[in-house]
Amino acid sequence: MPEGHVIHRLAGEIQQAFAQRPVRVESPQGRFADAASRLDGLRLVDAAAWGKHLFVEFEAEQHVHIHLGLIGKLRWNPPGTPPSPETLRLRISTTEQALDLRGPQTCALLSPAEVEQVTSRLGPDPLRANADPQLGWQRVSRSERTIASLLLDQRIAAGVGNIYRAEVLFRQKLHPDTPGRQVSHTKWMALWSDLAHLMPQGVKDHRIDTVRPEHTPQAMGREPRVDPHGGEVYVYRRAHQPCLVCGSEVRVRQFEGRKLYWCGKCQRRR
DNA sequence: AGCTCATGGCGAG
DNA sequence: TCGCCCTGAGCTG
Repeated sequence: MPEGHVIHRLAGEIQQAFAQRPVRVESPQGRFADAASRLDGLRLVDAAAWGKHLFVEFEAEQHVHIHLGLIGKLRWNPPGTPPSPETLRLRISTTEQALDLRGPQTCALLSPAEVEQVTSRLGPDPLRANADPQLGWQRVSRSERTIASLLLDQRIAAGVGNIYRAEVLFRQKLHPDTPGRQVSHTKWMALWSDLAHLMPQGVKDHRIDTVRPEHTPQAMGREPRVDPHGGEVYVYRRAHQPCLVCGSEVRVRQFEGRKLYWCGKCQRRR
């Protein structure tokens, strides 16, 4: 469900709601019960995101590592009786609000050393201060893999998912099949800068908008996009619809188990 | 009611 | 490359 912007947004909301306050911690479903009972009543110290990974720190350097995967969800609810407790892995709450975790790929209690093990496998995150795009470039420039494949590799740019991949490749007019080693340093830096521009916007707006002002519905005289994910995008989930720039049909194909969207005309093979 | 698909990522072969 | 994990929204009947 989430790309990095959602996780960073949540980290900020958790800080806002809970940081330095004692919280209730429960696992109504039972699958995180042992850890929950250990944390219950402790002070929540901080929350931080790295790519799609969320770390919630409690007293005594205890970190809850959460990764939502494709279908996991973190939602704010009023305190009180939790809805459908049989799927509620984790609830963190005060008398004011509750944060409910369902269907995560990962929910585990980690030591600082274990947190380090997780983050050491992640590349630079465009949403983190001082992220170094050269660390991604080192892998990209040496790789025979396509840029489409590389952009979803979390060691290269942590937090990028299927939407940002499709959109940033479109915006930079880069064909998804371009091998990494054929991407110039200049082009890589343009991709990175664009992500570093789009993703904070996504955190702020709580949706992914990638369409430039001159191509927006208002400017083009078309209806705003009605999409469950919200956000105006060029190609993601727009298969067989006209490209917002050139009018040719947006393409889609299955690639490494995911859907890949692109415009065959705007994104020329090089 | 049942089916399919989804903003991920892992491990088996 | 495929199957699998986990949940729930949006269809189809």
